[in-house]
Amino acid sequence: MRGVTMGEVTIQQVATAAGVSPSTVSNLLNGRSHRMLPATRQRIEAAIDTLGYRPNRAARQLRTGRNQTIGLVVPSVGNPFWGALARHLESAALAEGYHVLLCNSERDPRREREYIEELWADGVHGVVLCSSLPSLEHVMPLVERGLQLVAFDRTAQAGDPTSLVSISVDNAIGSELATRHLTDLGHRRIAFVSGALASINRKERHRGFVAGLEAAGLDPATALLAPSGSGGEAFGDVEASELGRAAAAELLALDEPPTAIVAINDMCALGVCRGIRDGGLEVARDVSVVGFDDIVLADLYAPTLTTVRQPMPDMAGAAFSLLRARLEDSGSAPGQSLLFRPELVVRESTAAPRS
Amino acid sequence: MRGVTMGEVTIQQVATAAGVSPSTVSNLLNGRSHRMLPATRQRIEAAIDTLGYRPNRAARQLRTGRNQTIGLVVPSVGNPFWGALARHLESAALAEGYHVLLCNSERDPRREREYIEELWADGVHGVVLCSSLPSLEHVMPLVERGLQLVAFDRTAQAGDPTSLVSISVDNAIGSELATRHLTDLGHRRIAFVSGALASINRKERHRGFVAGLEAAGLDPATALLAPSGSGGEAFGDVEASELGRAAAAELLALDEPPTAIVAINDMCALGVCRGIRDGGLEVARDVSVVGFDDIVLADLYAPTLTTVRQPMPDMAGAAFSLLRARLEDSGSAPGQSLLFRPELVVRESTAAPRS
DNA sequence: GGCGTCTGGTGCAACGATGCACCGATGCTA
DNA sequence: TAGCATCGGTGCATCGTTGCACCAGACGCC
Repeated sequence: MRGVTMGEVTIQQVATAAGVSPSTVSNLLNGRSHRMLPATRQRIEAAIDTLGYRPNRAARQLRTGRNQTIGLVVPSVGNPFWGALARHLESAALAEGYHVLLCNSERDPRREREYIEELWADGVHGVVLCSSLPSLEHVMPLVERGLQLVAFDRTAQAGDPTSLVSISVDNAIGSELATRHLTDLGHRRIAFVSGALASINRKERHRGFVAGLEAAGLDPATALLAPSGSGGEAFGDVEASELGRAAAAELLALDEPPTAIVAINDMCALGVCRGIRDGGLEVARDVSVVGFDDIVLADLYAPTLTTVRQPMPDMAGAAFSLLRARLEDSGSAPGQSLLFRPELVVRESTAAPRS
Repeated sequence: MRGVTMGEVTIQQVATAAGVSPSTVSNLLNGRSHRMLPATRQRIEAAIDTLGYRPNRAARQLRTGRNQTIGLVVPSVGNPFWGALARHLESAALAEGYHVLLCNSERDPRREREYIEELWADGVHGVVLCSSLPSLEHVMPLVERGLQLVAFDRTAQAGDPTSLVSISVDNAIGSELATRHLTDLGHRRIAFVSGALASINRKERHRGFVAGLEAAGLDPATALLAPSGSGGEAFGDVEASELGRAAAAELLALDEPPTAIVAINDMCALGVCRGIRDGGLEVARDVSVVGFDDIVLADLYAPTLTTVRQPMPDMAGAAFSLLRARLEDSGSAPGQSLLFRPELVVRESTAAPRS
């Protein structure tokens, strides 16, 4: 059992207690236990146990240059989607004795870059990066120095570093599933609500939307995009719902408003729903809405939200284990991308258009 | 400007470049710059800048035993309320050069304890703890060794360590505000929906509920409590909504169902709303619902949720700065508690009862 | 001119863990 | 019995930073 006192026992004390040298304890601690008699090994283990010894991570890191911490850079954990990622990633990390340093970029590229430099300077060699930027150029110098990067929610791009691991749901397929669901219900005027199509996954989702329309014989050129200024600036996550709300208002004011809306994500979809209600209409009955992500709240909302689910626990688990693998057997593994299959979850926010 | 290479420049190299000894650089770095000529100081600063020097945190921590990292232990960042705390706390920390290690206890006391021990062993001396446990006994040994603890969302208790800082909204007042709002609207049969009243803040909120009833001349003894098994087990955060949903079903099946419901928090309230709709009724028109927390979604929901707001940015900022103060001027400051004033936010989910 | 006092700066021994290079004893082979 | 592995284990320099103890030189004072 662990002793009452703990926290400042050193390897030297353990060595003394077990009647060996610190080197031998270190050997045991670092998987070289075959270099000693079983009896010695047991004595050391007993000493570790009774003293409640825990290796000092700072000392270990100073010596080896490695540590058991990974960085997580997300736009904002205030957003339930990223909150869910943080939760599952941290769980996976904990199971292997790793810790997670949390960084909220607030979608600021400068801040994102500074975070990563800071993490590197802190000795963090592995980072799960949820970047909204299409290019990873700004972190290339660190990658070249050995930083292991897993890009999450972002499909691989031509210019990416070769060692990069990308993890994402197949956004195009997801969006197409959502769109086809609407066309199957009989919708013909369908709008796509998004902020600027600046990030990879927004572009992909838009591509799936277009594909879905085409599959139903609709002309994508006539499809609606909102908000109208969306060629322009990006938007933060917290404001996604605001954006959806405004976009809905804009769309409903049209002469021929859409009968269905595909939103870039669930937060945005919730905003759209709110906007529809603002306009005195009812979701599903008057306008169908599909989201993307399947955050917890999708199933709580009124009406419950039809959406495209990302298998978050699996994705987070994969992110961690791929990162860890690269961290531990240093470097050799090549880059790869993992595209998870999205799943359409049909709930109450979609229905056939009113005749 | 910072050099292209960075990450492995040492204090020794800076010293050489500036023509001084490492000690002098260290003196500058640690606020002893008055012990040198202004000219020397400038030479060192220039060297730091051109070399892109960053102190090695591991070495620094090994030497001083301190570091610039705080721990955040929350039930689950998957819950938007904790997500918001994590976000704001991390922001405040970043501004002062601190990092945040994220820990999800999943409301498991064992895990909570292990996390804190782990953090301590890692050299983390300050932790913001969001514990659901009424007693902090399990972390007392570490506190005695110097761990600085800020309890968040938990009011101070008699048995708490004297050095403890507690930060919370005034739960009793908040709940009373919510309840009085309902009685002011004319409600007489009001239910309280919560999991087991195991944690401090649940008890407090219940107390406020009772006080609100009494203020309106109602007999608290006749008030409804749901779910009926709520003397029993605790519940996780993710399941709060499930609990609300089930509780609503149970309440509506009564011979004389309540006309209004006070939920223990927003997630639970959303579940209650869902349960009301399950039963074919309409929130506000048939049953009023008040939540607690004012998470982002409260204002997006349909109907928008009347709730009690916790001033999260202020609370998170206070949590960080109190923790930091204690971390930096070691130990002398006594414990204190900070009770933030909650604010009732009236939205659509509450209305006068139907005659 | 001897003594004390600043000023501006340096020397050095830690902090705790690591792992390479080494070592004495024993066993095996020729 | 010389020659050489193998086994079980140890010595020691090292990682980068810190801050106490110290020091040489300039200055002031009686």
